Amino acid sequence: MDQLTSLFKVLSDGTRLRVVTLLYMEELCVCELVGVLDLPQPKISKSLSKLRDLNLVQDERKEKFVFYRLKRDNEILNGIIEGIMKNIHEYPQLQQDIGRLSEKEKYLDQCNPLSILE
Amino acid sequence: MDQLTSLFKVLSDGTRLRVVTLLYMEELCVCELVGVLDLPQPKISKSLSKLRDLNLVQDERKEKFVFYRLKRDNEILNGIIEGIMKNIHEYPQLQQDIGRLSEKEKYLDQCNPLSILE
DNA sequence: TGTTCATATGCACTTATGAGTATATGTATA
DNA sequence: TATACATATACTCATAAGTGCATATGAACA
Repeated sequence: MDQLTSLFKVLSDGTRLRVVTLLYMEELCVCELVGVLDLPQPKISKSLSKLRDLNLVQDERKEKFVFYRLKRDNEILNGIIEGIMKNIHEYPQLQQDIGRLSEKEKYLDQCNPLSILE
Repeated sequence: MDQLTSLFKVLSDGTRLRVVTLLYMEELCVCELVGVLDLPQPKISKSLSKLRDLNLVQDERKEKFVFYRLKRDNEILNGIIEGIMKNIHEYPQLQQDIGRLSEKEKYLDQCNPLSILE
């Protein structure tokens, strides 16, 4: 039962739920998530860390970036996300996040926002 | 999205998850839940209160007792519980709770444990 | 090998949450 | 209408969890 309550606890945070939703769509690196969600990098990293603790995501380094993808072996989680997707229009924030996925290339190149200032 | 995170938060507590699981099986009054789950009455009442806040349960007084039943209009919650039930053997605590439902009559009559001492 | 940069972690602070106990509420019944 | 009893709420305490910021880590590359 602890597996269940831990799963629900990790999903009970808005940021983590947004991250999970995006990773359900496609594999993404940290800076893409930071860009798409427009949130501080440590916040994203901590969210990913908790998801990793529960073995819900898998990370893989590719050159400079660490990519995360959602593991698909948790039936309960799969069901939940499918339920969300089926009625995604009820969750404008999540829907908008998914929409912004199309701009993700924008963030891979300009991962460090300071580089824009130079 | 807050509706989702609130739902997950309320399910992230073991007691509340046990209560929800039992109410999914059948309508129950507070003292039956106390008896079957063998937990302090205020703890059960508080769990029910949070579930009521989210409109997940409905209460109805019948004579001396207040009965709670699970509302079935939350698709996400329905999906979650069905997912749990499908693999109930993975959650021995919940399975055992359901098993103890057959003894629930024992608790309706002896709702107040002090009466046993007299 | 030193520097850059993407990512992770640590820390201080504030707020949220659960546990346990005591007590309040309110209905039913004597 | 007074009492009993089922249920709800209040209060205190300890702990957990999220936030923001600073800094550490560690791989890539010059």
